[in-house]
Amino acid sequence: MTDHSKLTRNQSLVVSALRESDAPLSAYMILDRLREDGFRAPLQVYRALDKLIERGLVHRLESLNAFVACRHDHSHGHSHGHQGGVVAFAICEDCGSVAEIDDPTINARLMALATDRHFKTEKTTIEMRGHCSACAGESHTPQA
Amino acid sequence: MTDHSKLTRNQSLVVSALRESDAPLSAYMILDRLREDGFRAPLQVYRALDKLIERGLVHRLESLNAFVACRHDHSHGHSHGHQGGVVAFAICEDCGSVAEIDDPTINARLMALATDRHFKTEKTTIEMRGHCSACAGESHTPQA
DNA sequence: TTCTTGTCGGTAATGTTATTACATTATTGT
DNA sequence: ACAATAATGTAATAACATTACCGACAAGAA
Ligand SMILES: [Zn+2]
Ligand SMILES: [Zn+2]
Ligand SMILES: [Zn+2]
Ligand SMILES: [Zn+2]
Repeated sequence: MTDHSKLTRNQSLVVSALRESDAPLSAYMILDRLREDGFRAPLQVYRALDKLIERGLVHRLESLNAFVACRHDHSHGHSHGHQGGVVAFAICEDCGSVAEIDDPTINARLMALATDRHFKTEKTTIEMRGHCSACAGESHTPQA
Repeated sequence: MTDHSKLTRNQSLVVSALRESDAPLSAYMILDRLREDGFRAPLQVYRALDKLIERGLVHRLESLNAFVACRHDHSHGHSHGHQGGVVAFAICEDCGSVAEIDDPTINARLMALATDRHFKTEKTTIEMRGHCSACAGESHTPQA
């Protein structure tokens, strides 16, 4: 069912920039990284991002105003992960790593809660901010 | 445990503006509504919002870049609702109404998922965007 | 082919959201 | 009074996002 047509040049450049980054990028960071490739204006980035998000290749992190490449398999045209319907993100404040968590339980519970209230959900955002396993052990006392 | 000292003038004005609104307000909308009360600059709003959020009197809606007054009871110093630890918001795209949903199940599940990954959660955002019961029945056919 | 339609792209300007920097005033504790 | 802390005022700037307008190009219909 997924639209399987090829990405445009701008879309490829943007998704590549995100894939090569180990942390989320803001639209303007992406723009800066693509200057050499001919990008001049924010709109070039935002237009590409819109399409990529539409296809599920990129996620927007609302609490960061930034974007990440989806880590799920998109190689074959259909079923690009996210079975649960909602994805939760665990975002590390220290290193910027982002984990995608696909959990049917939470999805089901949210759907139930929405149904109870006769709320028709179009889109759900779940973002946990904190410290990943790699960073959690470090010395976080402000003064060394 | 809650700090029970009085709100400052600016903080009172900001929280009142939010309470009087039936939809979330952006910082700049709040600023506009408080011009007559002497507000001149965004920072006055943001500083008050920071304190109000710290106290749990106001919530920030990340997917909207806007703010709402908390609907829970804050009249007595302690225990200002939000027992579940996380609050989910159901935000109507049509009328702007915001419902706060306090659900221990989701909180527990998210904590479990975080623990599994040794992720130390500091703050969690859950926002459902959609249509509330009042608006869901309306004619949503674009042309009418 | 020619015409239309739709998608994509380039550019500029503008709109919206949030912060930094610095000076001042009010409050609180001693 | 004095020092320390919190709150405020103002200006400037940074960061994020959209609108408007125009041109290029491909696909499909006449
Ligand atoms: Zn994904
Ligand atoms: Zn980390
Ligand atoms: Zn609340
Ligand atoms: Zn509604």
